[in-house]
Amino acid sequence: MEKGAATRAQIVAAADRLFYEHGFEHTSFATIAGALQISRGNFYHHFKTKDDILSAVIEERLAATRRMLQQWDAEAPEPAGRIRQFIRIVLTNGQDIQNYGCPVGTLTAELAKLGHPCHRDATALFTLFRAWLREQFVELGHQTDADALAMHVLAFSQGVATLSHAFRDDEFVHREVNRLEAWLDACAAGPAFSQTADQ
Amino acid sequence: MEKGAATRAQIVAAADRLFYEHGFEHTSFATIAGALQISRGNFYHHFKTKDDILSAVIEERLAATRRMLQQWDAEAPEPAGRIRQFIRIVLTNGQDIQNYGCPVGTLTAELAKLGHPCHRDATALFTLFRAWLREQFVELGHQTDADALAMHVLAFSQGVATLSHAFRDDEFVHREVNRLEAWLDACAAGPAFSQTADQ
DNA sequence: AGTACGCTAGGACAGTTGTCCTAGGCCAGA
DNA sequence: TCTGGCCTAGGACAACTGTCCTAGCGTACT
Repeated sequence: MEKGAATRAQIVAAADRLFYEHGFEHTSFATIAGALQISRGNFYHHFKTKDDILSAVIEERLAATRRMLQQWDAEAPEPAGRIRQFIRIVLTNGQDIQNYGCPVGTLTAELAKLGHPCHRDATALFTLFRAWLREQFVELGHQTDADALAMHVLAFSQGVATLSHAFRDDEFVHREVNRLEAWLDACAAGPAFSQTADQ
Repeated sequence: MEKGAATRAQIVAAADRLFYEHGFEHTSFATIAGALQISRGNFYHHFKTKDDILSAVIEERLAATRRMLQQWDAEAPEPAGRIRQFIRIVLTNGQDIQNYGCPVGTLTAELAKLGHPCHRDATALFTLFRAWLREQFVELGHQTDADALAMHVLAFSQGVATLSHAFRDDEFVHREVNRLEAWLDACAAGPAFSQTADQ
């Protein structure tokens, strides 16, 4: 049982990475099996279908995201600092994003195109960030437009990730991060000012 | 020859749409053939490989994009008005973007994950918009930071498209369009002001 | 009227996919 | 030492993929 759970976790970890790097559909059982040097038929004991692996991967990503957000809550005492950590993800994970794009955005887009039932679960990853960002903006004093501001930050990260992936331009990413951090400073200065700060 | 060119164009048009709606890899010869009610073996006469179809689709998209940009040049006399038309794409093609995302962004991302040789050609679609936007900003008087501003507008469109696709939120799209149009107005007011306008 | 050729339909082909079965290896408990 | 059950390897299976071949249709030109 101990060993079984370990290989199961290995399968999920390998699938997670391969789905990210090469896409869900393009990643076959054979690819995962080859990466782990495990028999192809062995999968059936741990996962009945490929979709089951995808579900497990998404669940793991949800859990990992929750852990990360909790850590941010613990590390940064103020909401502005927390939002800043999110903004800087495109720098922190810069290499991966340049090579493979945003793991959330690309997976959601792919599953939507496939008409895959797990699409909803993948969108929940977005919702996790959205709700967390909204909370931070509420704490910042933006009760009324907290969700709109959260969506704006989310859109920033998606836009930057997509173009960073397409053009592999480090300077661009830094420029946009600086821009949004300045915008965030204006936001933090007060709700009244923020209405015009971003225009 | 006349008829041959017509069916060839039909194949490209159907493939273009299907690649957009369901992705390149997920779209098979059988799918395209079924959509056109054409024999599967018939493809070989027009395209040697599936990649050839993809190349033709990208070429067609490049040509269509060039036509659209030329039309914008003709329609709007001032650069600010032209940039505005680009910004409003996310409204003009709002329904498609909500359902399938940005045709450029999603194709580029997919081909990158597949390690497909046509990835460079797909990126050229981005470059087309980038260069055109840059020209407009130069005409607006932003010689030094024209490319940075072009990339900013491009990032906006990708971010909005991705989230519009994920959440299907019309209000969000309108909000972000208004926000960037206000930013554009500040940009058009003069290069000196634009440095702080977006902060 | 005859012929050459662009165009099409249908199917063959090998390779790969996800799914599933079965036989055997391993290790804990009796 | 024997036994039961978790775990694994290897392969079978039908369905599907992209690729390719061949026979026949239709239509323009001689």
